[in-house]
Amino acid sequence: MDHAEEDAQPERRQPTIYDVAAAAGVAPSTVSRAFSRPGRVNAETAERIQVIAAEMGYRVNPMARALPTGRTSLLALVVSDVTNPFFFEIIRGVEAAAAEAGYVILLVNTDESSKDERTAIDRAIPLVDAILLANSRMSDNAIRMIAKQRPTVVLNRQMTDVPSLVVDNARGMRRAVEHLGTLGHRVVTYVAGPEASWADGMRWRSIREAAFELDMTARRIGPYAPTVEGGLAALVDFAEKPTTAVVTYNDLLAIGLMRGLTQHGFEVPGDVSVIGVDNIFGSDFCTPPLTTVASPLRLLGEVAVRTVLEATRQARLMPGRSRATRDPIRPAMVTTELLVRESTGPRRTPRTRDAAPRA
Amino acid sequence: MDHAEEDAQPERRQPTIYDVAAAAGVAPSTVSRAFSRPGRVNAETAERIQVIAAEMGYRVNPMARALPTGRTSLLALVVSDVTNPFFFEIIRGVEAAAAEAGYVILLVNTDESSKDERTAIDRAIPLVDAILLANSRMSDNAIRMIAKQRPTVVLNRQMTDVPSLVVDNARGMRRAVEHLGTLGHRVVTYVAGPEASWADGMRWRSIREAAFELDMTARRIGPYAPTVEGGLAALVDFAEKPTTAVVTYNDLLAIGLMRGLTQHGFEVPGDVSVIGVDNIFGSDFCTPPLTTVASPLRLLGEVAVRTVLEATRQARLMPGRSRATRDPIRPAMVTTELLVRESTGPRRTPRTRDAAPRA
DNA sequence: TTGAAAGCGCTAACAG
DNA sequence: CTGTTAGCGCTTTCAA
Repeated sequence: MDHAEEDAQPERRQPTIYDVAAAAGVAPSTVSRAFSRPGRVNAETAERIQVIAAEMGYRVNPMARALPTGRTSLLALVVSDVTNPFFFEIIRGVEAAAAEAGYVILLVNTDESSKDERTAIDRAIPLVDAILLANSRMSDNAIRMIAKQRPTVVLNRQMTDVPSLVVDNARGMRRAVEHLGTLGHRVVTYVAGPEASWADGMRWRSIREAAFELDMTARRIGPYAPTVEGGLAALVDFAEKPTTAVVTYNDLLAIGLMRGLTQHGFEVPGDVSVIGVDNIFGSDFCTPPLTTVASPLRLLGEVAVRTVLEATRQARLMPGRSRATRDPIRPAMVTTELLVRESTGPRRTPRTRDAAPRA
Repeated sequence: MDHAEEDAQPERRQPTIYDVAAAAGVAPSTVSRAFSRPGRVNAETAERIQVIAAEMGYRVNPMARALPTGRTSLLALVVSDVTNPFFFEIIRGVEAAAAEAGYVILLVNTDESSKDERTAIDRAIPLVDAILLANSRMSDNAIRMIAKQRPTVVLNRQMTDVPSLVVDNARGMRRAVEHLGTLGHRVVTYVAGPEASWADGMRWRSIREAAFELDMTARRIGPYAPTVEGGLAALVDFAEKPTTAVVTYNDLLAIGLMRGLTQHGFEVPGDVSVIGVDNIFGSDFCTPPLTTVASPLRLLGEVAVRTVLEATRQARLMPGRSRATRDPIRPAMVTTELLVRESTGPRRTPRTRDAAPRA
C-alpha cells in the first residue's frame, strides 16, 4: 500500500456510461436509457445496470446531460440581498420545493443595484432551466427580456405578461389601518420605502384608500432606505409633523423609527403606535415587539417554484410561443395577516401626548 | 408583423461559435480562442470576432465549455441554514469574492441535518469546481470524502488534512471573560450550544481557561438549541443557580435568555450581564443592545474563496495528489473583537441583587 | 427491447 | 497565428 505503484493511478476518474456499459455487457445507449427513461428498457437489464452502476460509483454527469438536452436541473433565485431577512422564508420555501423536484438552486445576489442585477442574471441564465425574480428592481422591459430566455416567475411584483406572484398588500394595509382606527387614531403617517419598489406604491395607495374609507387621514413621508438606518433618518421628518400612528414600508424601517422615537423621548406605543410589514426575523425581539403585517412568504416561495417548473414543462412540450407572448396573466395572490404585538396601542388624549416628549 | 410567417421562426436560437466563425470568416477554434485565451490570437482578429459576436448576441455556453475543460465556474457554498443570520456576512463575503473571480455561487442549504447535507452536496458536487463548507455538522470522514472529489475549504472548523479557516474563539472568549472580570464579576455561566458544534467545545474550553487564569469561576449549562427559544429554555436551568455574568454560545441564545431574564424580573445588565457571540443582525436592536464577540465574517468568506480557488488552480496544474493527501495544514485564523454594548455592566453588591427579582 | 451512429457547443492538441 | 481534427459524457434518432 505504501509503494511507488500507488502513484501510478493516484485517483481513478469518475466512471462514465461507457465503463458501466462495458461492465454490464450492454451498449452505452442502454445504460443511458436505464437512467433517463427506465421504462424503455427491459426491467431485468435495468436492474442489473443499476446495481453495477452503484457498485462502480457511477453518477450521471449533469453537465454532459445538459448539453444534448438543454436541461440543467438548476433554478436561479434572484434576490436583491441575501442578507435581507425579508427573503428568508422565501428562500426556504424555494429551497424546499426545488429540492423536492430534484432541482438545485442557484442563488443570485444583486446588491440592490439593477445594473448588477442584469450582469449577475446574464451570467446565470445559461446555467439554469428557470428563473425566479424576487422583488426585482429592474424595469418591466428588462424583466421581459429575461422571461424570453427562460421561464420566469416574478415575486412581489405585478406583471401582466410574465407570471407573477404577489402578496395581498391592499388587504394587509387595510387591516393595519383598521386596527389603528379601532384604537382611536385618526391620522396615520406612511413611512415610504424605495421608490423603485413596486410594493411601496401599492402600499401607500392602499393605505390612502383605506384611510379614506374609514374617515381617517393618511400622510406620507419618504422615500427612505428600507433599513434600520432609514428608519432613523425618517424620524427627523416625522418629528416635524408627528402623528399618533405610523405604518412603515417594512419592519426594518419600523425598528429604526422606534429606536429613534425612543431616543427622542417619545413612547411607543404610548405616544405613537407603529406598524411594520413583513414579520421579519427580529421583529419579535425588538423593543417593543413590533405589530406587523405578515405574509406567508414560505408558501410564496413554494408556489413560485411549482409555477415556474410547470412553465418549463409547458415550454418543453410546445417550444416557441413563450409565456410572455400569450394572453395577459393574472397575478396569483397570497393573503396577509396582521400580527398584533406591542408596538400599537390606544391613542392618548392630546393633553397627555403633548406632555410626553422629553417629559 | 402580424402574419402567420412570424411563427415560422418564432425564436432564433442562441448563436454558437460556428455562427460567429462563419460570420467572421475564421475557423471555430479561432473564435473559441478569442474567448478563452485572447492572448493567443491576432489582436485585430480578436477584436473583429468580439465585435461580430457582440452584434450577434453570442455568449459562450458554460455547460458546453465545462464538458471538455471540466471547469464550471460554479462554487458550492454549503450552509446548514441560509436563514441563520450568522451566515449573512459569510455569504456576502463569499458572493463578493466569487463574483470578482467570475464564479457563480451555488448555495446549498442543509437544514441542520448531516444526512441532508450529504445528499445535497452529492447533488451539487458534479456541478462545481470547488466547495466551501461553513459550520458543517458532518463527520471529519465525510468531509474528507468530499475533499477528495473537489477542492474544499472548511469554515469554522479545524481540520488538519483539509484546509480550514477558523475564528480565533479562544481569544474572543478570553476578551469576554476579561471584560466581565473588569466589571467585578467573579463567576460566569457559559450557556452551551449544540454538542455537534466544533465551536461550542472550543468556546467552553477557552472560557474555562480564561476564567482559571483570571481567578474566576466558570460554570456551564446546556446544551441548548442555538436559537431564541433555546435561550428561553436555558433560563429555567440558569434560574436554579444564577450568576451575575453569562456568556452564551451565540447571540440568538443570548437574546432569548435576556428576554426570559427580563420576564422573570431580572434586570440586564443590573442583575446579570450577558455576552453573546457573532454580532448577528438584530443584536444591536434587541433590548438591551447586546455586548458580543464579533468576528470579521465577511473577511472570512472572502479569504475562503481565495483559498479554495487557489486550490483549484493547484489541482489543475498538478492533478492527482489532492490536497487531502499532503502534509498537515495549519488552519488559518481570523481575529475577533469584543463589541461592548449595553447588556453588560458592573456587578451589583449582593444586597441589591437579592432584592431585584420581582421587586 | 437493444445497438449503432450522429451530434449538443466547446476546447485542445497538432500541424501548418 | 490559424486551421484541422478529435473528443468531453450523454441523449436521441434510426434500424435491427
